[in-house]
Amino acid sequence: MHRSHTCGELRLSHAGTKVTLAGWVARNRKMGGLVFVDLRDRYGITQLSFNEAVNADLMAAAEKLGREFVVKASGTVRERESKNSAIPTGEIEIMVEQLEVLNPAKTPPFTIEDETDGGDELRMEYRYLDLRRNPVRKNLELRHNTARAIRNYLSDSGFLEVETPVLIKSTPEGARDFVVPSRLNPGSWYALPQSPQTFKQLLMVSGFDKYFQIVKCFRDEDLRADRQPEFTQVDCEMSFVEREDILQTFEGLTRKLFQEVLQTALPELPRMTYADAMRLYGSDKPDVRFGMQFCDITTHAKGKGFPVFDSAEVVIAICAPGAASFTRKQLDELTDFVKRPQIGAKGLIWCRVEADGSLKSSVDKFYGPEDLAAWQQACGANPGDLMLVLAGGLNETRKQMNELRLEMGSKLGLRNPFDFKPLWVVDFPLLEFDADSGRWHAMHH
RNA sequence: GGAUCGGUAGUUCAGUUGGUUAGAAUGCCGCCCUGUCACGGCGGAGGUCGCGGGUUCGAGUCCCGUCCGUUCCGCCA
Repeated sequence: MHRSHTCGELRLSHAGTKVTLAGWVARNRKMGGLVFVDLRDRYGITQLSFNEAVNADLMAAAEKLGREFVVKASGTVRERESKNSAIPTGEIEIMVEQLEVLNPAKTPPFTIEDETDGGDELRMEYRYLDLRRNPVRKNLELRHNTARAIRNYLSDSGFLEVETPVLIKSTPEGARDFVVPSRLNPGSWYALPQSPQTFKQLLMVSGFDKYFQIVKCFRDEDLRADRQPEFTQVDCEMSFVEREDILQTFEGLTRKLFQEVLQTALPELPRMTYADAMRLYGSDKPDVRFGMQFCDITTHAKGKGFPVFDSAEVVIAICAPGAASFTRKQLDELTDFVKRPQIGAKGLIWCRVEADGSLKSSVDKFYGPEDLAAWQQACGANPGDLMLVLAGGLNETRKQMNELRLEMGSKLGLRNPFDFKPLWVVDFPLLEFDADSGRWHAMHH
């Protein structure tokens, strides 16, 4: 072995021990007759120490170590004169007696730090450098821990893990297939699976009543920020079960995963019908970490002579707590937000509940105090709150208000990524109407 | 396929109405520094402003084209 310990494990209790470490030079600090080198590996950082008064040649060699040099250092663990409480190895350092450069390195094009200065493209070009960064390493560890927890849970629950073929015959699933030319049959192609759907059905028919697989899927469609042509999914199937069995099995998996991987105890998952999700949040995957549920104020808004509302199928409001302080500029920005082509609203109506309880709206011309009070009551708005109103066709308005609600949630800091509130959305319809083709299609879920 | 924003030092970015020698931070190099840990101090090097064409006395800046990338739509679920 080239090393006796990793760069993450030495502590004060090792003081006096002769050790050999190997790793990458993260940083090199010279201070007069002293040189400190931070040596990094997957497990952590350990400080190497050199002293001109002890060994001038060795210090001169250490001084020349550049970032990302791969080195092997032997020496004695000792207590630091000034300690660093920020890292686990901060109480000790290695007084180096032997130093070997295993491989020098060119200066990296970006910094190997948690907050790197490199852009995406550059980091991908030098992937082997990017992979040395803590956040990237932690992502891989997260995947590993997740996959292991899934395997353990499903295996313990009687599921059989089965690998299925990757070079397969094309099956119609909607997306474009990735294809691989066949050498033995010129002019013919294999397809890569969009999902192991047909194989899992084969397994069910064959009596493998509980199957799972952590499997790559391939879909030859254009990318999005959160969508790649190649991705991994947990594929799973059960025979002779009904809905409650499936909910129990995967609720158990979800809670186990959060507990084991993130040390987060989830309560029993709440359930919401698809109809409620669409009515209250305008989305089949509602973010329930914050309120601002939709309020249907159609009956209060129509028939007062405001053409936009009078001609609308539905008038929906949300109440943003504490947002009455939004400036005119901020309200204009929200209007621009909902009018973007991706969202497609025609405009945005707002109504403030002032601190003294009076109401001020962008449609005061059409709605008197008692009309707006009806809105306020329907929304449960309190002084200091801001009501935002969209109107139009039912489906479009829900979709637009969903976007606005999420935007407001973000603006008000109500969407902490480490706040987890999963839920079941149940009772999905089997079919949905597609306006473009004028036909009913299977739901895409 | 469409729309959008971007491309300036190794890197991340700024660059005003078109006007002298294109700046900052960080990184890099040199010198100083015996307890640093984002060490510090002083100095230095580093640019075909993506590419091609045009307008102009003059283009990083305006126009056209093109390449590369971002985000969104289409697409996918």
